[in-house]
This record gives sequence, C-alpha cells and structure tokens, in this order.
Amino acid sequence: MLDKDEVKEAIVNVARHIFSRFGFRKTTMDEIAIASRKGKSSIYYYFASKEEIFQAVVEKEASILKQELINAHNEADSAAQKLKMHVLVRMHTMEKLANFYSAIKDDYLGHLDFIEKIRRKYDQEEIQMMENILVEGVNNGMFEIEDTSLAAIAIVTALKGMEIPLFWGVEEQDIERRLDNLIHILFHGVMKR
Amino acid sequence: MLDKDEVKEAIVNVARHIFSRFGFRKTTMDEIAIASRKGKSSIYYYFASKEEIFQAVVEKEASILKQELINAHNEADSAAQKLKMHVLVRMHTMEKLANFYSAIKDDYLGHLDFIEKIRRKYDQEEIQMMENILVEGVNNGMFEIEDTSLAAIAIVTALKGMEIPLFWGVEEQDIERRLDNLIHILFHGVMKR
DNA sequence: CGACTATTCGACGAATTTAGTCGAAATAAA
DNA sequence: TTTATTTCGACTAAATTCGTCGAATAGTCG
Repeated sequence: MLDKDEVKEAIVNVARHIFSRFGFRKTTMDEIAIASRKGKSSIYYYFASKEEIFQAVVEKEASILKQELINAHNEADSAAQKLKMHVLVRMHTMEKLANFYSAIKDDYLGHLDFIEKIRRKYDQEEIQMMENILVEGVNNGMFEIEDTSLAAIAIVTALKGMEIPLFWGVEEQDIERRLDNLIHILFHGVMKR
Repeated sequence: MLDKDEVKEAIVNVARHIFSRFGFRKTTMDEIAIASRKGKSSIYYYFASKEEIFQAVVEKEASILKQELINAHNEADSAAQKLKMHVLVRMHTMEKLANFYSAIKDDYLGHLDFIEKIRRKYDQEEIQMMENILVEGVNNGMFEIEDTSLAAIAIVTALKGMEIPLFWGVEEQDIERRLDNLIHILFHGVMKR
C-alpha cells in the first residue's frame, strides 16, 4: 500500500502547476483530479477542500524557495558568481512563485491597477538586486556596462523567459547545459571580439 | 459620437489579453466587460456572442502577425540585422500569438501531451530559424559561436521572456530604449573585453 | 424644445459549471 | 472470511455564466 503522504504530495505537485497557470479561482477540482489521474472523489479522500490543497501548495512553495535562496546566497562570492547564481536561482524558483502572483491576481480583475503595483514592486526589487550585482562587477573592473540601470532591466526582463516552459519536459542534465550556454552568452555576447 | 468600429476594436484588444492569459473557456464575458470598463450588456451591443469576440481576436492576430513578418523580412540583410529584426518582431508579435496557444490548450487538460507536442514543434521551428541566422553570421565571420545549436536554444529561450508583461504599461519610447539595450547585451555581453 | 437614434447598463433567467457528498465497488490486509 | 483502505460514479445544492430585456442616459436633427 502506498504511503498516504506520497499520494498527497503527488496531488499537490499536480495542483501546483494548474494553480500557477490559472490561479485559485479558475482552477477546478475536476482539473486537478483529471491531471492527477484520479476520480474527483479520490481527491477529497486526501484533502477536505480546494482551499486545503491550495494551502498545501503555498506551504510547499515557501519552503522550496527559502531553501534555494539560502543555498544560492552562500555559494556566491564574486559578482560574476553572483550573477550566475542569480540566474540559476531564478530559473529554479521563479516558476514556482508564479503561483502567488496569479493566485492574488485572481479574485477580481477590477483592482488590476492595485495588483499591477504589487507585481511591479516585486519586479522593481529584482531589478534593484540585479543592478547591485552589475555595479559591483563594474567597480571590480569585471563587467563593462554603460548604463547599469538599463542593463539590469534588460537582463531581468530576459530572465523572465525562463518562467516559460521551454525547459519543461527535458532531462535535468540538458537543462544545466542550456543554462550554461545562456549564461555564457550573457557574459560574452555573440559578437566576435 | 464615437465610431462603432473603434469601440469594437478596443473591446477586442482588451479581450485579446484575457483570452491569451486564460484561453477561451476560462475567460468570462464579465471579465471582458469589466476590463473594458463597460457593462456586460454593452459588450453584447457590439458583439453577438463570446465566440464572435474570440473570432475577431483571432482574425486580428493573424493580420498583425502577417504584416509584421513581411516588414521584418524585407528590412533585414546582414545576419546581425536579421538577428535584431528577429528579436524585434518576436517582441511585437509573439505576445499576441499566445492566444492561439492557450485557446487550443483550453478545451481539456487531458490531451496535454498532444498539445505540448504542437507547442514544442513551434518552438523547434523558431529555434531552427535562429540557428540559421547564427550560422550565417558565423560563416560571415560576424559572429563567433562555439555551438550554434545550443546558442539558438539559449537565445530563443531568453526571448520568451519578452512575452511576459514587464514592458506593459510603459511608454512606447521606453520600450524601444529597453529593447536596444537588450540587443546590445545579446551582441556584446557584459564582460570587459 | 421634442422626437428620434445611439449607447450604456442593472437586473434577471435559464443553462451550465463546480465544490463537495454518499454509498458502493474494488483492492489490500489480517 | 472479515475488516480496513482506497477509488470512483452518480448526485445535489450552490455558484457562475452566457445572453436577454427594458429602462435610463446622452447625443442628433428638424
């Protein structure tokens, strides 16, 4: 007999993807059930309500993000390392953070302005982080950037592409190779020097 | 009195964003109405049904994409120009193509594998286009890339970030400046040479 | 002004969707 | 066999949603 917690975790993982895509409101129990290859009633055998599943998802997100951030922060020292680490951490965590965005974004499209402000604030924070890294690199003489502010915006914007599932359904090993290549281009560009 | 077609176009533009985000099924008329800052009945004054709005959206997408592609193709000659053009065109059109993806993706999460294959094929096509550009540039001695195949994947992946609304709600002029900066980094990287 | 048209919208209903329930079937354990 | 665990089809009550209708508002023209 399979461990009950393992089944629960599997359901949470499936639900995570759907919630992150459609938010809480637009995600239906039927969808979660079908994607989990179970009957809807079976889902209710493990979770009392939709809210309970969502809560489990959020909790899991939080713990994953926290751990990833701690690890990344420790392993970086130089600006180049930090930049690389930032890219890697973003890759592996931002996809999951999308849940929060769309979950909040859901309730009503009416306060779209209010929500946009929140999102913009988070974007702004990341751009600031990125600029700090770039400035540090420039001060070290490691980077050469005219306008660190614009460059930070450009890089963060590009990194957002990682949230989109071009990487999904690919071997873990391949992901690393692709990431290395991406970082190489970010560092050196494609023009002959 | 405002031109009826202009109001229709405004509604279509609003609907475009919502459809692209949630697909046909999960997009409600109330959402379109609220986002259009109109009563729901007013929407029905201009369109007979949800399907009719969606059809208008799809038609508009198609015409926009077609025109943008024609223009871009004509204006490019060197590989660098083509690369730049590819970025620009992608920026301004791919966001809109998202509609088709999610519209198809909607009907049932069941055939997710089938849909993923379609999407992967489109991604594959773009990666191929990108690699052709890169190879041309390498042959010219304009680019210096070890593995054009991996580089193509990396660049296309990064470009997908443009689909995400970091640019939304920004002045047109700012968009151009940000794009230029992004392209500059793509060409030259950030490392001191 | 007054008649007329164009436009907006609140309120409503019918049909659909959806969260959650229940009892029974299947599967495993004892 | 008996008992406990797990799955699920069928169902319902509540919520959502598409589309309608009639009235209100605003602009046009004689």
